[in-house]
Amino acid sequence: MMLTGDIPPNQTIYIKNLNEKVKKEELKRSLYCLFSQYGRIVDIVALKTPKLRGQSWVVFSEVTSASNAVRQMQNFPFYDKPMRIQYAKSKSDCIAKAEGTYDKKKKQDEKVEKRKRTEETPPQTGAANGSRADSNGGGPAAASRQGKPSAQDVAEPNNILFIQNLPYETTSMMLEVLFKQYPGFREVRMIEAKPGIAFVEFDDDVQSSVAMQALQGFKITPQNPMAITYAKK
DNA sequence: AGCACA
Repeated sequence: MMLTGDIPPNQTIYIKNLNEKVKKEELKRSLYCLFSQYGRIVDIVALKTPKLRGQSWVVFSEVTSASNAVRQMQNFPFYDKPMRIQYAKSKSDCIAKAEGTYDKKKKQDEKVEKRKRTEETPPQTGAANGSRADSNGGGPAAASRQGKPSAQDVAEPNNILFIQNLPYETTSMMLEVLFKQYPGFREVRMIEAKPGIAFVEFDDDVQSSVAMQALQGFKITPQNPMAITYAKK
């Protein structure tokens, strides 16, 4: 527990331990791909200043989306580093602006205050460091019914995707054509006895996530928008 | 490790 510290829920998540070598624009794009499965993303903030590199803020339109993202993407390996995710400590400016509660003057005052504090504070020593409990067993819960999963029960990330709502005449070759345009593609598996579904495997979770995002809702026929989720483990 | 909005 307590993965999020004592920070109260916020529709913005704060991500740290990001790979600092990734360029800002690419980082934002990848974060967008990865997190849009949890809900509508309003904004993504990433700065490469010395103080702020390796961190990002992803702003959702709903707090529940942020909550699911915090739990389910915790420690997700992203550019070879496990993401550490918390709720943001404060409301994002874009939200405050939308709510009409954004106060530019107050904002500047806060900035001045911060500056003072960091200049006064002598370097700290010998803090107790918490033990890292890597949570893997957090119940991913609930699965796939028909169609798209609600933001509440997105399965745990997996390098294997589960595709539903395919037209019966779909062949694995057709799916291969679609999915092999995304890096890390391995194979398509279909089950003769079960038309309408398929499994598509990628090298890793990141690559499968990108393909899912890209092909979500893709229509092989007008009646058959693909419903893609992570396969259950 | 690091909580911003250029």
